[in-house]
Amino acid sequence: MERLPKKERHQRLARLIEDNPFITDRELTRLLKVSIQTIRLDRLELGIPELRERMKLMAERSFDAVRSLPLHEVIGEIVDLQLDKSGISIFEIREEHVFSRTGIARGHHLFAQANSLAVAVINDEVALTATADIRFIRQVKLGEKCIAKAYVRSSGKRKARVEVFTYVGEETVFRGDFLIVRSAGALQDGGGDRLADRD
Amino acid sequence: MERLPKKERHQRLARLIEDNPFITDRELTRLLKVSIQTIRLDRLELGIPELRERMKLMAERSFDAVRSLPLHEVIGEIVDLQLDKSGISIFEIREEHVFSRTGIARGHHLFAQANSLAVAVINDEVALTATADIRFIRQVKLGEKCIAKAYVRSSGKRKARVEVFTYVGEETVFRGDFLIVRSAGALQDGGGDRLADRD
DNA sequence: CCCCTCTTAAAACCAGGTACTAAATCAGTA
DNA sequence: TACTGATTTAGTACCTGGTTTTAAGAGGGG
Repeated sequence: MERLPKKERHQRLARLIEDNPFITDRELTRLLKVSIQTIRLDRLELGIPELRERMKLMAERSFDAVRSLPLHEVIGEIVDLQLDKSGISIFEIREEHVFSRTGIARGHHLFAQANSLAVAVINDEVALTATADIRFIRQVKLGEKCIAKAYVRSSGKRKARVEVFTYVGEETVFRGDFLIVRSAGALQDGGGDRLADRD
Repeated sequence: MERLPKKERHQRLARLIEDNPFITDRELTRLLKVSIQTIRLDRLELGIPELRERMKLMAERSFDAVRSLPLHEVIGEIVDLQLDKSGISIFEIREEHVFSRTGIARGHHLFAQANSLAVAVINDEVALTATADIRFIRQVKLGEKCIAKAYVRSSGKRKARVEVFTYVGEETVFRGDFLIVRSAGALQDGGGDRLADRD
């Protein structure tokens, strides 16, 4: 019954909406014991969009995530590819790739980009990663664009050694040394990315 | 201009909505050259809900997905953890982790499980991966349950070396050697997983 | 010709809002 | 005490993107 101070109400409101984005203003009036106009003023002040807008944003995010996941097969966009020689791919660090608290990209995304590229650059129907030696040189933050460059250092019948360097601007942020195995028969792998599997 | 037969229109309608769920009935009238009433009858017949309902469903799905993904931060379920000593996590290979054509798990998921565990086992507020040396020993297929075991081999003030072995049943499928850096200040990392970031 | 399906139209209504105007309430202070 | 300004509540008009219902043409087929 006792009215909360405005600030506290704002906090509660934000919290309530955050952990149930599907709540209507009308339901919020019941929980916060203020009029619907107050709720709406509060949302306005806090920059919280209306229910439908919230749902739309969520839907769009998940839709984009699904759509942008033919990347699911090859992580990062390959912009240049000279089979058995070299390749370049670009990968932008987005919300879903970072720790929410720190904004630092999770390591396996950088690994995934490099790994995908290393496999893609090998000119064979089935190519899988056998071993990898990797180094995270500096942390990568939300919004940064990672450019990975792969160079095939040696290329035998069965195996190829691929070096990958990932840059953000001028800085090297990641370095990886991959041993890629060609040919479908003699898999010794836990699942490298396959060029042939891209969409 | 020429009107399509009803069946064909239905197919087109379903297709259009499928690959742009955010389309309104009004926009559909333009694309299909029929009245808005016809569009609505069609949706009714096909059991396609209205725009808002579609968005809501998508939003709910993604919300559920996010909620059920504290896994998002640590890949695999940690079933045992002795800080600075050892840890065990379980990760089941599902549809979304494999190449659709071959059913072989993509390497970065195995890497992610091992990396997450390696970081989690380090008893520090902020721990990030500096380097990793990994080996995919055999491919892992859809449905297989990967059990990763991490052992802290040496643990200094700044750095810790963690070895991770991943098994499917009795077989070793993956092996990784991680150098994990403690403490927030001296990051030299591209983003390892952080224990503190788990939900 | 009537009947039937398909299509279009029009009107009433709804949820969940926005935008705007205005009044009531409360706190502090000159 | 009265004035001032922020806060809260109320009310109205309007919007989108629909649903429901009721009705009426259009175009065949028997």
